[in-house]
Amino acid sequence: MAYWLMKSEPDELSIKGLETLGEARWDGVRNYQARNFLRAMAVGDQFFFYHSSCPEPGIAGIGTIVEAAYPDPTALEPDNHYFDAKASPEKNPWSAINVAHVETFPCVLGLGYLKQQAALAELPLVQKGSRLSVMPVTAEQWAAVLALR
DNA sequence: GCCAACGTTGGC
DNA sequence: GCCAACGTTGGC
Repeated sequence: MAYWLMKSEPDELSIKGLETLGEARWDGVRNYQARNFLRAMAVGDQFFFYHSSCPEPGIAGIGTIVEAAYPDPTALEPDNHYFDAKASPEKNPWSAINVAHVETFPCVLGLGYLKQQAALAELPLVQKGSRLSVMPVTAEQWAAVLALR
């Protein structure tokens, strides 16, 4: 089993929203590096749910992958925010996965707090200029974050 | 709203 | 293949 971190704007989907839904499609990833990580995910993998572009950016909980990567339908919907004119049913470069809620942390682990953790120094999330929205997390980093809950 | 940093586009 | 211009991300 592998560990990941994925960013979501809480206005679109928050950890509470996922908790309410139980399961959700994770779509709209439009970056090749992030997409490649999506495709590397296996059912049963777990991920930290990070809230971005919001008043309190940080890790808000844990989710798990319940369906591995498949073509992202939002790329084919003209009215969708994530529509991609270059995608077609035959050739859709983008991927989506299905996820389920696992745990909502009592408090959000803020970005500033995460940056103070020596054990997380190698995590792309805390590195200057990093905009990657889907990234791998090592077992050591995973344990270090769990200890902060 | 600002702006640093990054990714993508497109002319050459 | 280079690189300038542009668009996007995302914290503050």
